[in-house]
Amino acid sequence: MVVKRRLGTESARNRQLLVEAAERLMVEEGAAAITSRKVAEKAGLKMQLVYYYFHTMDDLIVEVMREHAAKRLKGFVRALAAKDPFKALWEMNRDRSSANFNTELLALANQRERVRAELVTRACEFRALQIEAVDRLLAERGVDREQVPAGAIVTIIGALTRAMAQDRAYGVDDGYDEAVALVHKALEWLAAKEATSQQ
Amino acid sequence: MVVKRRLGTESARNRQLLVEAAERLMVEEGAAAITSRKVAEKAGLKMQLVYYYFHTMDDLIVEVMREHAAKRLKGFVRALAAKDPFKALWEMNRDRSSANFNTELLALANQRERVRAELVTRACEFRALQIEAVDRLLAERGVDREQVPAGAIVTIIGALTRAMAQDRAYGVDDGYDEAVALVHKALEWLAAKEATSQQ
DNA sequence: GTCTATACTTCGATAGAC
DNA sequence: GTCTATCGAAGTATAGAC
Repeated sequence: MVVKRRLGTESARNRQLLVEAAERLMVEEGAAAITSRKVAEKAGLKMQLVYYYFHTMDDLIVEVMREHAAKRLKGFVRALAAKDPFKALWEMNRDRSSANFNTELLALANQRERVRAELVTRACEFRALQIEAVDRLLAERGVDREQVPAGAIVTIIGALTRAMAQDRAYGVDDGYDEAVALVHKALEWLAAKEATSQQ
Repeated sequence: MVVKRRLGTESARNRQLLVEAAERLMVEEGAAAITSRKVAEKAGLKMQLVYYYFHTMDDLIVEVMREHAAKRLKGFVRALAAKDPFKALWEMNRDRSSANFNTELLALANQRERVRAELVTRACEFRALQIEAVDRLLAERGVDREQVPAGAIVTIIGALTRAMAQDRAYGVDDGYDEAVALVHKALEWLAAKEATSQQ
């Protein structure tokens, strides 16, 4: 396992085709559909090329995760620059294909140790970024972050959007409008309470 | 596919062994580990017996889901009878193995139509029960259910517990204590606000 | 009800020619 | 870099003897 004989070539055209095919399979048919044969077929290539560019299927999947995380990060930066960053963050988090992607990753992570490790790394990294950004937003709006910590908001929004995306994937989205309305209301009231209690 | 020739026997000892083995595999090794060979091995039986008691693997899995749902329902009724039903509901929802079980089901549902159908049926059924129960609890406490609808609370608690269980499964539980504290605080304030605004 | 034996499929991965 | 050819493991499912 340690010594690998075959070549892996970086930044070649076919390699990129394979990664993109795998990413599409993940969203469209689920992680279970990412097999060497299906990925190659979707990319219009021969199955053996998968093993030319990646030593194992794990390597392919980890690469897909990296590229997906990079895209997500760009979207995050864009959201922060929007007029209403909270809304933009919310919308971004509830993006369907991205959330679907994450659901599949959760399943994969239960079977593949390397996927689990990569998932944890990316999740913590992204979470830290989100907390930092939300904390700054709260400070700008004069909210007491001891009463309403950024970590809590990020966690609640993340949980709601993730659960909603999962439920929608099999055709259920009851309750989320109500829940979101309640969260908004609660955040407003909390902010107002803090504002008045400081005066 | 429609006509099935072989026999399936109800309520036999080995059948129950197989269902229990499958359920343990689901929690311990993930849904992907539920194969005819592994289930039989875990049950100490021959692989072919799986196909004697269940026409297909889908049938086995659906049976596992049914028995799991039945257990869950019993736990729910028990939680409602507790001194602090809200807390009991929360604790029940965050039960690890049950939540883990659900995470695996989500993945399976993306691949197997019958699992998806069964999952939706059980989820809606359970959700309706929870809403009914929470609504009654809110009424007893004099909370205005127009401002704080039971559906929203059930959704938020469900999303938080599900996300927390998923994250914990791969070793992350940052933020949930904060989030839960904020939810508790928000619920209290909402209730208080309603109480005063009614007077 | 349970066993032996087996058909068929798909998977990950590799060897070696070109 | 890409192809033909191939292995061995594991999966679902069935036939038929006992």
